[in-house]
Amino acid sequence: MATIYEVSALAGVSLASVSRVMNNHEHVSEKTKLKVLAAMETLNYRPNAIARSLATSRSDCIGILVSELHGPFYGDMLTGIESELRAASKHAIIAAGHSDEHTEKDGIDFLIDRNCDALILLVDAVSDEYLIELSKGSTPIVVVNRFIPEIAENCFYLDNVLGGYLATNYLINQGHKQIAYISGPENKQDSNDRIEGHKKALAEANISFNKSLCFEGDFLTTSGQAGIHHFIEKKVPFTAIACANDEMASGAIKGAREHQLSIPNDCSIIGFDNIFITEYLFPQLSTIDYPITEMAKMSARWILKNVYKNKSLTINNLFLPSLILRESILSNIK
Amino acid sequence: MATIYEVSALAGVSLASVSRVMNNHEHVSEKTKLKVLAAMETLNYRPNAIARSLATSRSDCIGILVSELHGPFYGDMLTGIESELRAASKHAIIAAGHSDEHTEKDGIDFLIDRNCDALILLVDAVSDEYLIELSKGSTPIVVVNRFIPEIAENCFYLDNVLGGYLATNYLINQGHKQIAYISGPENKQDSNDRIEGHKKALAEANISFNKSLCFEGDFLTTSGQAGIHHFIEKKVPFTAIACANDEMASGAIKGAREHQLSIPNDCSIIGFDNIFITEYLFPQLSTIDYPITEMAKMSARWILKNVYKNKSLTINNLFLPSLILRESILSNIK
DNA sequence: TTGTAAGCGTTATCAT
DNA sequence: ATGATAACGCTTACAA
Repeated sequence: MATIYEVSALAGVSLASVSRVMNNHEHVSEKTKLKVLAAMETLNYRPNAIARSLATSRSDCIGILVSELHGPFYGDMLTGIESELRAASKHAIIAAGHSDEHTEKDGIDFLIDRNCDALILLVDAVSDEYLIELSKGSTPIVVVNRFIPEIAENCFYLDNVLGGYLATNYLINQGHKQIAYISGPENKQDSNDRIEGHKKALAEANISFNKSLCFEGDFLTTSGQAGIHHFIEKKVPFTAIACANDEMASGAIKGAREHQLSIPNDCSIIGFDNIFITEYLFPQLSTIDYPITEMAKMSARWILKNVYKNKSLTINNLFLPSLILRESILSNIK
Repeated sequence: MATIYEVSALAGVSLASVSRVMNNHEHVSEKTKLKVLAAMETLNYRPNAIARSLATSRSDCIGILVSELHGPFYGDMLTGIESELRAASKHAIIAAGHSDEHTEKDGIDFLIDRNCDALILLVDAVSDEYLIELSKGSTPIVVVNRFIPEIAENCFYLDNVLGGYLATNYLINQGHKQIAYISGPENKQDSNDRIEGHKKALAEANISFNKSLCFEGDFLTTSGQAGIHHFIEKKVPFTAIACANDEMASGAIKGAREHQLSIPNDCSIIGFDNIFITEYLFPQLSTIDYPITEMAKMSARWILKNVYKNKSLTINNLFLPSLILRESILSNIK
């Protein structure tokens, strides 16, 4: 690999001049610029990103930390961010946090140590306090799918309460009164927000929340399956099920089939997130749309604006869920 | 951030000594080691990875380039690699190539410029020659889901021909003779291998390959849907469809439903890859298992062995597909 | 406009 | 066993 020294020697100018043309500095004569460019060309010169980063403590890279590297949610997230950054000629460095506090902190340190210019974080094991403290450091951060009042401007999040409300409210409007709920894990904020929306819709319709119609899942398909088994076994009557995400809804549909329950005839069902497969399930799953790609792009845009000073961008932090109607819900109005 | 200078000053030793204890060199007295460790502790010292990388031209990072950051195939791949590397305390730097030659090369350059110790590449736009040339460079590379004879040892791949054969052969054994095929794009090696296996099974059973029973898809669900529409429109009779991947099979199932075709009663169907959702489709999709996670882990293991000198690891390059039977195939034996 | 030279924070080669 | 000191390849005052 050719270095800047060789370029400067070949071009017959100083290191500084080479550096200047590399970085498009003004005040370089056309003549030296051409000489340098030519030398770079013939030497097939590629600047050493590490050396540059050491000298500037910048990197033109954005660090991204997600819980998992697989799954439709994280996949769409990553793709959204990467496409936005690539369009701005920035690179993404991606790492996984696995919803484990130590791993998440480790990943954040790794990204910071790589001199990332900013971080996009999808984390759920580290505390709010940790993130607040982190945001005071020299590496700007942005938090996705989580709201922390103290750093609200750096948060991008969905109105999960509204989403939960929308789902159950629609079921109620279709005449359902006995609505089972398969929730996400209790230790996750979005879980809790979604079920809060569910309860709100129930309350509004004067339907009391029945704890035995509630099953705590883990956002994975298998727990959706387990949920419906549970309800059937316990012989609690229900005409509809709201699930805190589409994966669990998929599991619930499968579980229903195992019990000869026909969906939506015997039981209506609604999911949450609107992941890709919802259209390919049978019946096609009604759900709540989570504009994850948009949110992902927006988080990247914040960095483009605030770190790379692209002032023209406009930012918004809150995203709204919306109802997507497909085949999995039947009216229960007599 | 504290630097090595401050540590050395506080500990009352030279830079070199600090560096030595950081890197667990032998020939450091217990006394200085303790002094240094204490100083590091109180200063909350974290070595600067960039400076270290500049000095050593290593990074303890492995670069990974995948076509896309979303989708079950790539997701599982990434997760497999990352888990294997993490267990060895190595970090992954992930980038996307988008099946575009320029973007892939750009991503590779990016990873090399980051001083990655090795690269794991899932690319399909760059040529074999390019990769062969690349493998002669100073950054070791490994290629996944692709076989290049000249660098066979660095390739990890599935026997796609066998997979294609297994699928169609099973259909034939079930009495199917009119078997439609929805292929992947013609410019991809795995597409071509899979259809080759399909043809082989046909030939073995003395069934001539009928071009009008073949539809070229693009590995996305929509093209599976388009495929079955195409066959029905053209009024070519068929009792089974083999698809070159599960996504297209999902689309085909959906398309069949739109035409009031009941699966598997009116038409059997088989996919390829055994992605997660196959179990949640209706009917559950029979398919060919692609041990993608295993392969991903193996590619990481090659690097652990050959780059980081963990000699005890054993490597194998070829992976075998296997038949997964679920609900989407019905016997057609009268 | 151009060049000199001092960093950036490590590692690694020599001496001692 | 320890300490100077020269790399590593680039950026950036500061001078000229």
